[in-house]
Amino acid sequence: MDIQLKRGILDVCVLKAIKNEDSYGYKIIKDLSSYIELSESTLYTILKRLETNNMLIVRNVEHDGRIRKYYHITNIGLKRLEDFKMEWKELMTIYNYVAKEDGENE
Amino acid sequence: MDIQLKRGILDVCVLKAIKNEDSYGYKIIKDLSSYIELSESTLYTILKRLETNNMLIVRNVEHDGRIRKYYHITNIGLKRLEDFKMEWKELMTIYNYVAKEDGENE
DNA sequence: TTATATACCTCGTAACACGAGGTATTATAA
DNA sequence: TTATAATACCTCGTGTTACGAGGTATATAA
Repeated sequence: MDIQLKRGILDVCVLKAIKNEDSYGYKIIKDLSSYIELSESTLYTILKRLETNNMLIVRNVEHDGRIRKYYHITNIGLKRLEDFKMEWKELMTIYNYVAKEDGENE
Repeated sequence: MDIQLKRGILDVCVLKAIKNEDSYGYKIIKDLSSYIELSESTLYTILKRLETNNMLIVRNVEHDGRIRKYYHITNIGLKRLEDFKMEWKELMTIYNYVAKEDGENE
């Protein structure tokens, strides 16, 4: 899929991936892989950004000698998901214009 | 609207704006303004890019002492519009995942 | 004469996705 | 045993992009 088209939705995909249950980087990629492809470098960039924007908080957990960083969504993150649905409606309006056939009403 | 969300759709909006009838920069902005807001600097960047990608061709027309650059969509541009509809279906799948409530089937 | 509308343009910047590369441990296959 | 894959984290540099700020020029309206 076109990179540009993904840009607006990647952040909220990650938020959705941790919404129901705290999760960690490696698992997020796997869970999302059936919906959207994102590389590790992209994900960690996004996680850092979401943390900076207070949309999630991090917790270190040791597991089999390796450290896992579990991400937990905040109320701000939850609000972001709700706001996104509103923005999507706007985007649908634009899409309908683009996809509209010539014969249809303007 | 969030800039990132617009990124994937701006190009095709411009293509749609010239699809039915050749148009020029200033008019394109006005025609699109009810659907999506874009500045002149953004539009001219997009028009240049679409020209480079052979999605439109340009024709200079003098009008009231000023030069208007009329843009005409090519077959490649038309194909881009069709392909976009397919890409949108993918994006809808991703959106449905994001917007899905916790109780629904996964 | 001052402002607004029309009509084009360039440049610099910040945000972003991503590939390439790095570190380290455990499990599995050759 | 040794190599490879899987797990799990990270940084850095780059190319693409949208956009604000600014520039040029003419016609018309206040």
